[in-house]
Amino acid sequence: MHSPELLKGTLQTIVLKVLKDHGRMYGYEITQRVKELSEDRILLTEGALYPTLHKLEAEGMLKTETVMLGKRVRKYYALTPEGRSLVKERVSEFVEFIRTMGNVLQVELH
Amino acid sequence: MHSPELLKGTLQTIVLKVLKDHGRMYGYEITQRVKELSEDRILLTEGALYPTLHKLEAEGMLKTETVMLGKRVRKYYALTPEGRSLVKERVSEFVEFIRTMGNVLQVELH
DNA sequence: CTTATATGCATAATTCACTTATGTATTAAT
DNA sequence: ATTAATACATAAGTGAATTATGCATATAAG
Repeated sequence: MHSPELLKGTLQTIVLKVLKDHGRMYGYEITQRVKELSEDRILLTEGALYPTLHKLEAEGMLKTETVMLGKRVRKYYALTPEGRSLVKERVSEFVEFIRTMGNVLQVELH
Repeated sequence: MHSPELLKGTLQTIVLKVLKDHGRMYGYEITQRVKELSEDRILLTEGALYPTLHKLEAEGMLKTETVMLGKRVRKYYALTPEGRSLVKERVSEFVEFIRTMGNVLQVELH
């Protein structure tokens, strides 16, 4: 990603929305999905992703299910009803932010 | 502003673009212009604005002119040629970021 | 066959752009 | 007279991120 500064504050929004669109997912899968959707421009780091997932779980926005794959562990995350509300909030907040920035920067976005 | 986290990394872009569109401006004037353009949603704090202006000046992106208004000081900032290049870069970087986020979040931005 | 890469989770240490707090000073309004 | 607005500046503190580290299995390459 060119300018990682811009990404700040968007991590929760990204994780929540991807989970909403894709259903249950595990951490590594989320990083790969975001990489794919962003055409390699957004590479989530583990140091940011896992603490965010844990925090959202602690707040009751996500529920987890741990699955053993042979000897490997995989932890699936899915939205709770409260999480589903939060996604809507976060996404519209982001859209609102973009609209405001469009006005300030006087640029057409699409 | 609702979520100040999203604003991170946009300060330089905002300052540079507003200066490009308006010509020479002083610090306080920039805060007021941004407040106006954003309909009170983006309120630049002095603790962030002045260090940013100083940094951009030190990097040769801005040139200054200090004017005395009776006993008051006013410091005008204007883009240098290098600053003019930087604005284009920063703005297209932001537009690119928005496009990417639109793909990841699967939202239409106007 | 052993080495690198990919998969998979987790957390501690560090960074750095920002907010908050503080300071100085003039002018206009109530 | 006191408050709010104008106008600049910088130091201290915060917090979400990056970087670094650790553990462990699976697979491809050489």
